[in-house]
Amino acid sequence: MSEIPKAYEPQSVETKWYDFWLEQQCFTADPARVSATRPAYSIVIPPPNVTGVLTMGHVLNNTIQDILARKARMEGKEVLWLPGTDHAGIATQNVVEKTLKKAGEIKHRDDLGREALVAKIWEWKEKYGGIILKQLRALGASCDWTRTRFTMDPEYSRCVQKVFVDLYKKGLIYRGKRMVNWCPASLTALSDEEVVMKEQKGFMYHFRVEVVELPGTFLTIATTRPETIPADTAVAVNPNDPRYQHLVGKHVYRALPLDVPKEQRIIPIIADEHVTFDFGTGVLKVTPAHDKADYEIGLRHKLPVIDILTPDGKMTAEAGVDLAGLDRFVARKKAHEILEAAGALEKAEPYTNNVGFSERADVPIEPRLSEQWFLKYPSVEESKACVLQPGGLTELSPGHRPGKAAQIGSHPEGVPEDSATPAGVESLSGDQPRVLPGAKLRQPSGLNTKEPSAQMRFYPDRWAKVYDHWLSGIQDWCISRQLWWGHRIPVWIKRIADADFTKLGLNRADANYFSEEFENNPNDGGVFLPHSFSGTNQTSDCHVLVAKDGSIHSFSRTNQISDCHVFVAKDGSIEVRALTTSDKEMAALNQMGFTQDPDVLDTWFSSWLWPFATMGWTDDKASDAKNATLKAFYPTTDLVTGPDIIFFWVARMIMAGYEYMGDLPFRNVYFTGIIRDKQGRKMSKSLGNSPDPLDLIAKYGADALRFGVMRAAPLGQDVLFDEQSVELGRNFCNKLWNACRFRQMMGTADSVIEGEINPSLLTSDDQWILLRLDQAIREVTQAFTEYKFSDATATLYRCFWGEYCDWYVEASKAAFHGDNEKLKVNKLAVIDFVLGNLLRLFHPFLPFITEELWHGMGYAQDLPDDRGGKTLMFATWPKAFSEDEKAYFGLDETADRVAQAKYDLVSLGRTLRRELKLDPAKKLKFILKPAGELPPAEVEVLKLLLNAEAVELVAPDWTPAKGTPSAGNMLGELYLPTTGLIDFGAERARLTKELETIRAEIAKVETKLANPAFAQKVPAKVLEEHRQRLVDWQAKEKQVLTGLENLPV
RNA sequence: GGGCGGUUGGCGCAGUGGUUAGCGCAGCUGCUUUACACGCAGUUGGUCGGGGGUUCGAAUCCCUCACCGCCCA
Repeated sequence: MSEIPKAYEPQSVETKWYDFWLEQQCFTADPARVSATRPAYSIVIPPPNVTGVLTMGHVLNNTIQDILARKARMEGKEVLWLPGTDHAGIATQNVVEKTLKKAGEIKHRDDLGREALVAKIWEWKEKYGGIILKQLRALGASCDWTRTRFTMDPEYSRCVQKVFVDLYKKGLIYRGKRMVNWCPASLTALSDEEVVMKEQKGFMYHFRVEVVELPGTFLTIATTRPETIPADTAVAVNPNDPRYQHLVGKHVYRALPLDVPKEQRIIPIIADEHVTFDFGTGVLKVTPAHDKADYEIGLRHKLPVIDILTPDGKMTAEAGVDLAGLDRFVARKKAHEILEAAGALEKAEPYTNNVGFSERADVPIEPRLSEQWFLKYPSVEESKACVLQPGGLTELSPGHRPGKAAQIGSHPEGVPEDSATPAGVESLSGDQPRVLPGAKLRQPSGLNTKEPSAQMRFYPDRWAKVYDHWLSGIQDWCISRQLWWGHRIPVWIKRIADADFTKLGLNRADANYFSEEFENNPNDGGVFLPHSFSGTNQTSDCHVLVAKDGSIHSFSRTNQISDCHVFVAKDGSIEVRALTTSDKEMAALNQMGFTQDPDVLDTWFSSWLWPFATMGWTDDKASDAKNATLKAFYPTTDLVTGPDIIFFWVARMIMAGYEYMGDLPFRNVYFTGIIRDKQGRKMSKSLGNSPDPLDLIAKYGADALRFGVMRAAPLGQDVLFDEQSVELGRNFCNKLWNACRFRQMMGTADSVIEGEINPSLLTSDDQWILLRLDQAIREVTQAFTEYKFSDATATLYRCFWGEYCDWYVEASKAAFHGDNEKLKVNKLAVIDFVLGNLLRLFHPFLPFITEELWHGMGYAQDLPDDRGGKTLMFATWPKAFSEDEKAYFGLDETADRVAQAKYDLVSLGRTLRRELKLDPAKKLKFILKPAGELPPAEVEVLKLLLNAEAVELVAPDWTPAKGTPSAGNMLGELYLPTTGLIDFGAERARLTKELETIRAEIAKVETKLANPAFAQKVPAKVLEEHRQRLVDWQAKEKQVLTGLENLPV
């Protein structure tokens, strides 16, 4: 390192060390190394979208993960940071479809067909997918790349299928017709997460309807969607609304469609709490088929459902001849015209409201009744109980029992058989599908051999409340998507003719029984309730023997098809539903004329298994028990993610963790803020306000970006990002670089690295910096336990720059310029000690530059390979001094105070000089009258820091010449003898102002002390502090007065 | 409508009952002082959103209002 460049050049350094770490397999986790003395530490990456590229949000999130992982390695833990991507069903399919359309290869996906399109998507994925993982390397991410996973990997897909089949068998998955977010462009159901709210300008239409029982009486209704009037099946008012109370129970004539006779358009006026008095006119049109809230009202009042929209958003015949066939937005205008022409329209005023848009297709979504697969969430109670609520209380909402998790742990085999209701099922509300008759009691299917970790913490903990609240009112999860890219639902269906019915050994009575069940289901509308049966009674182990020609012969206990359920539809036809995860069975089913359900599963249905499916979980007890990775690294330690997916991902992972591993998936969840620009706007592609992190890395270096982002990101708060933060990071790296360069320059004379610090040679400066370092180690370590990374960077910044560089290094120059060789060598030892510790403290934040300096400074020498010899990554995390060590080095308050007073005196001297407007280039002579003993070495330091020609010591009885400016503190009085014409005005003004402040403070303290209530009630310690404060202020007052007196008139 | 978060010098943030409310950035004034101008030294800015209360003492605790943001309905 003899010819170190003046400025740090990150590019070559970064690639060099990243390659080195990879070559040396520093990121590779080995479960075999885990032991009592080497605990495991693990994080699974929140899998980015496979089509994604690195954004500032990823930088924030992954830097935090890397910092945690690197810190854990330095603490001697076996670290697994598991990377990967998710297949992002709709996003990826859209990207590829668009690409193909743009290239003119297809006009519509049907041109290719399912298999060919999926093949194209795979092709695309292999070529372009997962770019983001490569980009993470530039950031320094220390992921175990050998374990990179993708949610559509064959093993992973098998996990998804198994979980589906398992939950189905438990009676938690059913097919039903429910309200979903429907995308009329992509023709699929969407999760709430894929719907973005956008402000949209439209109109609020006020129209009149006549009350049937009171001819000539009209009600005015306000709506933004007049085209849905033909689907209204009631109008609702608030039961407490005096304006309308008397009308409840009467009826109105629906305004549309006009081609239907009036008598057929009569709908009831109902009372419902949901209606707000002052929204619109207080009268709500209820459209159960096309509005979520209205659907709920419809259920409460048993209203009929009229669907007037086709899947692609066009009006059906039921909307009436005027509207039929029109696009929904064209129909809106048309409905407006019709109402106006009929004289029913009162007004149409401009109105802005929030409308849900399909994130990918960018069209307004339709709340729509649609037949989909739904999941009743498993392990809800455990998931609720495990998250520690703010203030440490677990109890928050009624109905949940703390300690449930521990209870389950006490039964390693799962819930005891005699338990009255199986956990995870008992919370089913009455109107939901019941447990399959004969379904097995819930047993966690995974390892479940260790004690579950009772509690999970959220950082910041307020998110725990949000989590709990959501979990208290969850609705069933719509898990099917009408897409081609994703995990296809592992259900095969065959409808069989009535003639075959008897071959099943069933009779009509059975059919009626099941039909009745079906009729009673409040979700009526085509739901097939899951029921299975065998020849004798209902059991989940129903097996159907199907002949090669597809006809069904009889039940049997052969294993030809593992899970098969028979449904009787409303029309009496029979549906045989088979579920399997076996390739062989799938082939057999296909041969027998079964067809697989065309839908794929919601991407979250695969990512909720991420913490264990990525670790090779199979749901096979024997093989999972032998899985060393799962055993060592599950549950994971930390999860770092955004609060926006707390429901979609975090909560579901917790449920899956309990359901399949019998334990929570992670112990701590850190929720990052959202990255915004400096105006506070969310960073987005469309705004163009998001810098490309790779550009920033190229310009400033990865360390600079990491440090800048971490410094700007306090826990629990959004991050206002500004390129200036990165610039600051760059400056910081450069400072670190040059501080080390200075050390090298001072050391080359002897080229001796004397490792040992000799306590007898320590000066107050040495002791001071060792104490400051000690403090920094404590603070940074503490910040880590609270996940306060910006606090940690603030401490590092202060300690390294404000304390080490600004004061210690400057002071040390006095020794290096002197001729005491022993003192110099000892100072080098202190410097090496401090820098060595600082580099280690910095490493998680600045992995590249610290590794370069670690080796360049020779700190890696003489260390064992696994303790920092090979790489700083495995050097031990710094420890604060013990009391013995402090005593050994003489680190006490006195040493600290002397140095502090010295630096304070230097500041006073510098200010004095500055205020007197003395030539800054000229070296001046200072006179010091010390208050006590002051060793020559200390005086040398004062001289250097004051940039003085000399600091002359004088005896206590020395008096300055009249008019000598001075300043002082506990260390002594400092005089600045001046010659020539000098402007004392500024200094006089400054001291006068200071005197004012001091006297005000004295008055304040005196008043306080004079208050009898104060002296009586305050703790003795506080009283003593105040008395001391008064003494200190009075001393200061005296000093300032002396200074003023010394100024010439 | 319900819930959560925020409001501290020009900007971004610390600071959960006890010194003169801190820090960084920006600003201002100087300085090519042989580690660093990606730097050094000095320095100007705040009655802590408004009001009320509790207390010997409030940025900090309570009530209330206002404004901003997010989530849920």
